[in-house]
Amino acid sequence: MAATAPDDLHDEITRRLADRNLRYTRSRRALVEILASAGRPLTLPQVLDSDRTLAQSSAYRNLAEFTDAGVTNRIFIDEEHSYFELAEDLTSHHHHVVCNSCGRIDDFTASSSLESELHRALRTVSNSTGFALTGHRLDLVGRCGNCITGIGDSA
Amino acid sequence: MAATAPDDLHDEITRRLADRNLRYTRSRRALVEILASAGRPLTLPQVLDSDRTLAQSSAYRNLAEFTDAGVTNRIFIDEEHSYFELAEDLTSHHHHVVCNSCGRIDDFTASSSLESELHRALRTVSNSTGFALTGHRLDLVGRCGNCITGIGDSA
DNA sequence: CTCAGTGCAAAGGATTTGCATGCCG
DNA sequence: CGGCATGCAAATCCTTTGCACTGAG
Repeated sequence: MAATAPDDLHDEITRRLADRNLRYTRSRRALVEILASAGRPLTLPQVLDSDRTLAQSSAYRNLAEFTDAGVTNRIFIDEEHSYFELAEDLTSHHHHVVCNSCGRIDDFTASSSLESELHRALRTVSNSTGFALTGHRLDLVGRCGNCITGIGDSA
Repeated sequence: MAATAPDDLHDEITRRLADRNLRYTRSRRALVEILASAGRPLTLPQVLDSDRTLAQSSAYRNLAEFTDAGVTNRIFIDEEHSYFELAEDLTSHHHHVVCNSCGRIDDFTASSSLESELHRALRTVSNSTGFALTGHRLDLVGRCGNCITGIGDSA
């Protein structure tokens, strides 16, 4: 699911951080490992739960630096938390499936026909409004299997 | 741009509020008028700027009640604020154009071919994951005409 | 040594809530 | 009168920031 092989991933991140005089330290690498192995966007609490040695403020600070350096994206879906994921050019272009009930977000990849139709349509809107398009976001919203069968909600 | 005629709009809202023992008061009507005439999602400060007689806490409270009653939607796009708009079934299905520079959000309607392709693709994802789809969200992200020509940012 | 990184505690800021008062039916 | 609505002020909660300390080169 990654466009970048594991080793290249760390090399590339090292490079992007170095460009900004940032070091790829143990805790920063831990953040990357957590996000990479999750394969879906995580909230800060979820990140911290994955590695109890991480300090909250440093995690927030590092994720902010990552986002500036193009290593991660920050996503706003609900009021509770923001979500963090590896930057798309380190993984691959994808969209999100959002469960309204438990808040879980998963990745999904759209068919290439949908993507090309999307691009075509978006370019049209862009042209007619003088808008310089840099990207798009597509979310599927509903209720996940767990929440349906559980007749309730749980993470 | 509205699927509901102005008068019907207020009637329908009155009904939805009445179902929850809520009154359609002057300030609530003012909120609706502001959102309806904006034709795009607004932040709370933008709403308050449109009518200085509105109290912040009441506006937040009423928009929360509106959202529960299916009269408005609340949208999360950036860290600064949430955005509010009339519920889609009171206007019409649409998507958003988001300017990264000034934060402005505008509505746009996708072509019916794109929408049907979207639906088809989303249904496929839904089927393969046991996810009960209730809606989708599509945002165009970039830089708006104003911010481009202004070589800077402004609201 | 120098400068970036870390973590604790405090601050910040959008949003929510408590509470006393106002108003409609 | 009874119950919803309102607005001020205080409280919340996620996130950011200040600061002193640690660590890598």
